[in-house]
Amino acid sequence: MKVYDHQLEVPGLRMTKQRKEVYRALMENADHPTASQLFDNLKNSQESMSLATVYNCLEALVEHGAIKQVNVDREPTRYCQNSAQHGHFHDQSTGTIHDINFKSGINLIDILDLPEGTEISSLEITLKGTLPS
Amino acid sequence: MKVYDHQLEVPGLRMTKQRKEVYRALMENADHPTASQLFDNLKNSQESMSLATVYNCLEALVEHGAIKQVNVDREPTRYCQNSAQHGHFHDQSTGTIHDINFKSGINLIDILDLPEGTEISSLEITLKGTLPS
DNA sequence: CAACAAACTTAGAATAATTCTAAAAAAGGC
DNA sequence: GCCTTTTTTAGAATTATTCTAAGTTTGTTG
Ligand SMILES: [Mn+2]
Ligand SMILES: [Mn+2]
Ligand SMILES: [Zn+2]
Ligand SMILES: [Zn+2]
Repeated sequence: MKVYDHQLEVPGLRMTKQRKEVYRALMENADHPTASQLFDNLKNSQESMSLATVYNCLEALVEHGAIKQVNVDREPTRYCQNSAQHGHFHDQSTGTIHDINFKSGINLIDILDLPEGTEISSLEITLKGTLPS
Repeated sequence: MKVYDHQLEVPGLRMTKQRKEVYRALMENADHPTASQLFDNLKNSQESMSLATVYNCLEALVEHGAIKQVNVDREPTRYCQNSAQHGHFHDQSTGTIHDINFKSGINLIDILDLPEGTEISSLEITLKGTLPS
């Protein structure tokens, strides 16, 4: 899958060469890579950059809502190209992470017992187990 | 709140002095402490022990389902005395973590779009935001 | 009980993901 | 082109956690 430049814009974020490359590398890698996996991917590419920059770019993209961070236990943080609301499934037999969507017409907040007036800024849902083979 | 020894048993786990003390310290501390906070609490107590042992004991208790681990982003892992299924709310204005229960009669799995035959071994749900003052 | 093996604890060293530092480079407005 | 701000960078620093290897405790067996 090719990703074209004009799709690599993020409202309110200056898209430097490096940020574009990191964003593109993530968009072309659906399997929730770590920062250093992305760094390795980029090493062999035109636009190589330092690991610190990969971290900086990912942080900027996360802050602007373009991508998501995924943490499973204390494993290295992984990054997700899917900016829509969704959950994650960590397949313990392969180590892979898969996106999970919520069934339509359901608002997750409605099933939680929260005090009146709670302000929610983010919601994360992560499962572990094995997928059917 | 005092916690008596006979409540500090965990099926299938040999309860050494150290494991009992770590378990008790967590039971007496409702605010999801870190390993090193528990270590500090225990330093001033009868049964002091090494930080490695606190980690070892917590790991054993987690593996046996007596307590839960809570990870929020990359912050130090926190431990939860509540072994029942529940979620967590991270209050960003205070840094505290609160337990969240699901409304009764609702099965969280039912609202997720999972492939037929998926085996789930754990489910985590974590919110961030602010609670009403 | 004494001997033994297995499980546990320990202090300190090692690890590794991430962040920090401070200097160079790039961007963009005027 | 000049100036200010932002970004990138290499490498050092940080720090939560794990590892190591030696000592201790526990439970078992003869
Ligand atoms: Mn990869
Ligand atoms: Mn505490
Ligand atoms: Zn995802
Ligand atoms: Zn909890």
